Amino acid sequence: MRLNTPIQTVLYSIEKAIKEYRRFCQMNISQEIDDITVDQALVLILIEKHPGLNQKELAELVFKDNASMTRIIELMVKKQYLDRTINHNDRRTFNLAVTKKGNGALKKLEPVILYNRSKALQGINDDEIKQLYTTLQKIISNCTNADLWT
Amino acid sequence: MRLNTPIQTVLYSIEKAIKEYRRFCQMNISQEIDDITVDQALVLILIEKHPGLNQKELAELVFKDNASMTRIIELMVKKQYLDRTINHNDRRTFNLAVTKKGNGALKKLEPVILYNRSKALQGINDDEIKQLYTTLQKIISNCTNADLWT
DNA sequence: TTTAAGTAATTGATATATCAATTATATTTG
DNA sequence: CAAATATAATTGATATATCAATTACTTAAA
Repeated sequence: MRLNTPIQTVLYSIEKAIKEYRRFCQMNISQEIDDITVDQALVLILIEKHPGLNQKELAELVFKDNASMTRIIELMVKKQYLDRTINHNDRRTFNLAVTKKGNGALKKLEPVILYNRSKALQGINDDEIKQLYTTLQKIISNCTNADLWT
Repeated sequence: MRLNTPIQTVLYSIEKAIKEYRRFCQMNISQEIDDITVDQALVLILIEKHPGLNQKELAELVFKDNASMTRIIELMVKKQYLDRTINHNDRRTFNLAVTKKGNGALKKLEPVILYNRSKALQGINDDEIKQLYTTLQKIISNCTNADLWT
C-alpha cells in the first residue's frame, strides 16, 4: 500500500490546529457563559457587526449550510440571545437582532475572544502569519476549483 | 466594540481550508464508494496500517473522542467493512480487523486519497509546506498548553 | 488478596454537518 | 398577467462532536 497514514500529512496538522483552537475557545467561553457555543458566539458577533444579514448570508460567513444555521438560530432565539422578526421587504427572510441579553453576552465575550485569538497566535510574527494565510488560500483555491476525481 | 469579526483573522482561514478540503475529499470518495465518509476512510486506513490499535488509540489519532469512535466503528461493522472481536488479553478492548469488503474499499480509496492530497497541495513547494507545518505546530502548542482564561 | 483506583468502551442527551425534499415567497419570462 | 424558474428557510434522516454517567474489566495498594 503506497498510502501514508493521514497523520503523516500537513493536512492533518491543519485539522489538529483548528480542533485544538476550537476546544480552547470553548473552554474559555464556557468559563464566562455556560450556555453558548463557539459557533453561537460567532453568529452573535456577526449579527451585531452586520445587522441586516439574513440566515443564508450568515451561513456562508461561518461555513455552515442553511439547515445548520436555521437550527443554531432557533436555539439562540429560544435562549433569548436573538430576536427574529419577519422582513416585510422579502418575506422569505427574517430580521435578526441581538437582544439585551445578547448584548450582555457580547460584553462578556469580547475580552475572552481577544484573549483566545492572541493566545493562539502568540510567538508567531507578522510575516509568518502572512505566509500562513497565503498558503492556506492556495489550499482553499486548490480544493474549490479542483476538477472531479473520476 | 473592539472586536474584529471572525472573518478578519487567519484562524478563520484555517477553518475554511480544512472544511474545503474535507468537502473536496468527500466528493471524490463518494464517487468511488457511496456509503463511506472521510472519517470512516481514515479509520479503515489506520486499522489496516496498524493492526492492534484499539478504539481509544484510533480516536486519538483522528482527533475524536471515544464516544464518536464507538459509533463510527459500530457503523463500519454494520456495513461489514470491519470485524470486531473480543481481545482476550484485555477484555475491555476489541480486536479490530479490516474485512474482505474493507480491503476492496481500500483498494478503490487509495488512488483517490493520493489524488486528494496532491491536488490540495498543488503549487505549494516543500519549504512552504515545512513553514506551514511549523506555524501550525506553534498554534497547536499555544492552545494545548495555554492557561485558563479566568 | 480483597479493596481501591484506573481504564476502555458504551450510552444518553444535546449540538452541529450534510443531503434531499418541501414550503413559501420572489423574480423572470413568454 | 400567468407560468416557469429561482431563492430563503425549514424539516427529516443520518453522521459526527461533546459531555457526563455508567459498565466491565484491570492494575495498584493496603
